[in-house]
Amino acid sequence: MNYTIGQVAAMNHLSISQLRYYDNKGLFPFLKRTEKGDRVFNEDALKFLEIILCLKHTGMPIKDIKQFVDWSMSGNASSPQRLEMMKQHEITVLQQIRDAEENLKKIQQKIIRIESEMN
Amino acid sequence: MNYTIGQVAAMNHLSISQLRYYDNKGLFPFLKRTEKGDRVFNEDALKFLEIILCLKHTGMPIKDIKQFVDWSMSGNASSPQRLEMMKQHEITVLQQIRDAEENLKKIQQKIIRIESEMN
DNA sequence: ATACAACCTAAACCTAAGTTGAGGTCAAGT
DNA sequence: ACTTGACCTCAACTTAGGTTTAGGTTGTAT
Repeated sequence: MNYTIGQVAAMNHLSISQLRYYDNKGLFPFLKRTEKGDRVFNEDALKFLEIILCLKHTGMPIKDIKQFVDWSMSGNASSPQRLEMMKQHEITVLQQIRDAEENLKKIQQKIIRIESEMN
Repeated sequence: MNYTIGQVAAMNHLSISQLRYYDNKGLFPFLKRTEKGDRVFNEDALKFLEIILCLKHTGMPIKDIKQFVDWSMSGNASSPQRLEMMKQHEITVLQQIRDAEENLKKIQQKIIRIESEMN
């Protein structure tokens, strides 16, 4: 199955210009085009997009995502680098979660304090 | 106990210019100054800073934090608004945590896939 | 006295991550 | 034939969140 940029944008809650921006930044080197010039996303592209968005949503900068994508395109020779990068990012995300949980507690305490102000 | 901007920056892992920037944006209306003009953070200011940074670290934009701070300065009349805002933000942070956990799973699966590429 | 460190302001600058606008191509429906 | 909608490029613009720079004050140590 193939998809247009508009369909992919809708499916992933992104804007079309965002997808084009990512493409221009080199995040979609695997993308095909029609004769007309329109971008074509196939199943593989969608699969790849999923991990790209996962990295993006966990705060990885586009420059770093591009490095990951470039390594991915270069095949298994880059597996050690990609592995290292993902392991490091796993640690980052684990820390993000712990921090968010800490902050959540503070917010919940603040809620209690405000409620006690209110009586 | 009183603290200088430099001490507060070090204690909270912020830059001095970041603290001045926040002050300029209206996030520290409670700050005192010395005769010389230097900012003075007392215990109350540090306490307030903690909740401000908590909101910031959970992704709240400065403009919204300022709204919260302004309400806080206006006393208990604003308790309902602050309560509403914190409750809404609690939901946001809960969702952030759930999303991060989802993404963490994907990253961990990716790690397994890369490892299997490597043998 | 002089040097140094830590503070100050105001304005200019910077970066990331997009958005917007102008001008253009094509395929499908009326 | 012609309009409409969905796509395209390239360049300019925007926004948030800062940093940097230039010029200045003050208190303390040498």
